[in-house]
Amino acid sequence: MAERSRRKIAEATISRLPMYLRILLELTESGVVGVSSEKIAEMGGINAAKVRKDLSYLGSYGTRGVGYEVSFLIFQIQRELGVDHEWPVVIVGAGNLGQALIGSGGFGRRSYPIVGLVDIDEAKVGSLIGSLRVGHIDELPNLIASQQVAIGVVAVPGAAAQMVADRLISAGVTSILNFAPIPVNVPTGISVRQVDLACELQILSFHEQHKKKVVPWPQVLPKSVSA
Amino acid sequence: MAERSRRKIAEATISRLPMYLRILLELTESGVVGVSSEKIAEMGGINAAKVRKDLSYLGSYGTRGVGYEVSFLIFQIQRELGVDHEWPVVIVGAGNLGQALIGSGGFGRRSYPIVGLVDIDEAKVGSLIGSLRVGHIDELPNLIASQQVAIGVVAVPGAAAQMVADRLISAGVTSILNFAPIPVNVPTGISVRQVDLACELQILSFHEQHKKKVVPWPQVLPKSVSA
DNA sequence: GATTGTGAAACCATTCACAGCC
DNA sequence: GGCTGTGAATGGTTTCACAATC
Repeated sequence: MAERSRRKIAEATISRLPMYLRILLELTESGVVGVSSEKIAEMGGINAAKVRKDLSYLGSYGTRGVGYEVSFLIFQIQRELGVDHEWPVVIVGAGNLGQALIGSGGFGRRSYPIVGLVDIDEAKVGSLIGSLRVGHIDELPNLIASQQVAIGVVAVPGAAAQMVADRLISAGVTSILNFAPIPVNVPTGISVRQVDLACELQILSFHEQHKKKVVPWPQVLPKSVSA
Repeated sequence: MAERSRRKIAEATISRLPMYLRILLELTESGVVGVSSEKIAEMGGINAAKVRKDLSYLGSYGTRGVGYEVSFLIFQIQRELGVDHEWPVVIVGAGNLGQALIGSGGFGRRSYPIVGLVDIDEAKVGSLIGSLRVGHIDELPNLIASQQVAIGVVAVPGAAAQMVADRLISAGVTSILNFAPIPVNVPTGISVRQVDLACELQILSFHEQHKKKVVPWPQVLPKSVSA
């Protein structure tokens, strides 16, 4: 039944949707058409009941006795995550990290086309990285307005992070993904996700030390706000 | 009192320890000596009661009416995370991502010295990245044995990830941090953390779409196992 | 007066177990 | 027979609220 499904998807479920999506995309690339909750659970390292509960929040899209249709699930999850249309992204910082993000190809392939790459270093401006021309940071307002960019990625050294975030916000982005090691402050209404690459290492060394099955999910600054 | 403290720290708490550590290190660099749970909560975007409960798991290290001593807390958290000694790390893949990880400086400064960087590409072997010489992937067994490396970082394209993980494991590492977009399979006893850089973007676009204060922590493959 | 530490209450997430359906 | 969907049971986490302490 589940009409216009109860807009009450558990937060924990939402945080797992990207994982399901990754798994399903992988399956589809291998030509798999149908899948059971058991299989998804195994690939994700979690338990099948959880998978079924999670997916049931999206609606009753499985077939009892059979399983789920991969492509349909992909569509539903993408819609829920807002990935049924593209979210153009601007990256600030054309150093190794910026280049790695572009080179990984993971963004564009997943509906996050990188429509701009800017740097403050005049020497880099104008050069090509992949098929992208490096722009100057002063071009941000134009870029963001003309391409309807909502999300900015900060890939600069810590010292410059706050300045870059400020410029992104005044140019109009409303979400920021920050790879710099220093968290940035933002006004109410803007959401930030702080990515801490070393944080994962800390959890791993905890695991090494205690030699226990203690591998919880990582924390992340939930510094965001309602409209 | 909390003698040899109850080894029963909640998993959710453990996952937040890296965040507290980052905040405290930042404070200490600004010359701050004492801090209240309120201040930490504000910097972390969470609530003060949670901070106090979390920190109380480590022992009663605060002073009522005053607050916490930053440096002492840092010491205790580092000990709990196993960061009171160094965890040498090997990075496989000298591409942009490998270089970005080295260049960020975040690893070494936080007790994760990068003691080796290897690649399969003969053309890269021998070149210098920062102060590190790129070695050949065949040197892994030596490197890992001689430097007591427990953690390996996979920073290669997806197609090579499984092969690299296998070689790391047979060379002796027991934890793997995987930046490749494809999850890797590992035998029982080895723990893996899958890092998905695009996952954060997905959560951000969810936020953009629903314009709600829904910013949960990200999921991560908890594919790990007891000894 | 300020702030911690912590039971108890409220809340949320996971797991169980089985009815319902193919 | 096999697998989903879900209410009910369980277990874990967050928040409240206040006594204890400086």
